[in-house]
Amino acid sequence: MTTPWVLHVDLDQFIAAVEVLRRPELAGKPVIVGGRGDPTERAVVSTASYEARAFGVGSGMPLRIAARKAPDAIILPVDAPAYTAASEEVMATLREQPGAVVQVLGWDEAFVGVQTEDPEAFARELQTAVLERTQLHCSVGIGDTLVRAKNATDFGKPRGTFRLTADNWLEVMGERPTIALWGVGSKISKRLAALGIQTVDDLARADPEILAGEFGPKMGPWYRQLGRGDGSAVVDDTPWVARGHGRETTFQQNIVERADVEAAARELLTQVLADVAAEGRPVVGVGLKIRYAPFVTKTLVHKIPATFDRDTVIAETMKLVDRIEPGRPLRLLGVRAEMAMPDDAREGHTPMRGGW
DNA sequence: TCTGGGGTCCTAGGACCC
DNA sequence: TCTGGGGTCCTAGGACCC
Repeated sequence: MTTPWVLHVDLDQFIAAVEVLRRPELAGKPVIVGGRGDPTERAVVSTASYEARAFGVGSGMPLRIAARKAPDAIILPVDAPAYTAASEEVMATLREQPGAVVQVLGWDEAFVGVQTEDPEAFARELQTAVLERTQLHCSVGIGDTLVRAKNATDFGKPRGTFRLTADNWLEVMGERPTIALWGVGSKISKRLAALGIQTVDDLARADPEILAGEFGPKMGPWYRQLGRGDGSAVVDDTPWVARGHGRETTFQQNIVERADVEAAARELLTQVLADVAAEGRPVVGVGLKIRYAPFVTKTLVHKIPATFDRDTVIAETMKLVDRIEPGRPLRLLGVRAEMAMPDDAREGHTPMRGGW
């Protein structure tokens, strides 16, 4: 007899760790990776090493602020191909483990489904295998659902394991604020607080009708489920298929001139079309993301008849570009193409956002 | 303090049809 | 002349994740 378990594998300070492997002299020093590595530019921190975090630097923080908080930190540019390569090695290692079903969530994390009587032992085997193959350390959350495994990982960091099941979920998580939950961010936690729901325990016991009234028929019940840690325990290894591809840039100086806007749109579109062409699926929609200075975001989208023709996609996108307000300073421009989905593409099995 | 870039999914509201 | 209710499709906006 064996029991199905969900493991959530999360690499410790992944990006910073990959950089330290290439440059061993950085070990033990505050390292910040973000943007082009220039703290005078508009950019944010992708990852900070534990030494940099001690100065209060965290991911998502403007690079400029991070440099002020940790003046002696080494600031490096983001090198996506290097992290992709390291990530692929990690994921390959996970897939090699006997009985493991692997669902990749991002560069540095994955769910692993396995049948075992000793999930901690299996977790340690994973950690050892990943370390031997890649020299990278990871933490492993163990759970009886995806949500519990995911939330367990934090308690295992760094380099450890932690188990969260129906038996200890409320004991461990109950007193924590709702924002600690994966899927509850600052906006939702504030709206929950306005309903008198402060903690995970409050959310687990909340009236489903009230939640549905506030958040809708799908998200309302989903938040309550999150509070209880319930939900799917199925790790799905069917390959992920992108709905679309997009590129965006934040201009270091806001742009205004129509010619500059169009040139920026065309450049982004070239990259998007290259990504789309690599997929071999027709484009069925185009979109624009516009951020007017200082920080007003708009989106424009437009469905189109399925096409492989670049000129059509360009023309349709330019129709949207024509709707950008002339003379209004532009801080960010994004271009996106939606593709037709194959019939056998993976269906999201929870309302969770972000790729699974 | 001042907010990147890659994504996904949900909701509301309007248009349109029967 | 004034008008229901259900369904679907589309766009815009919002929220979240890594």
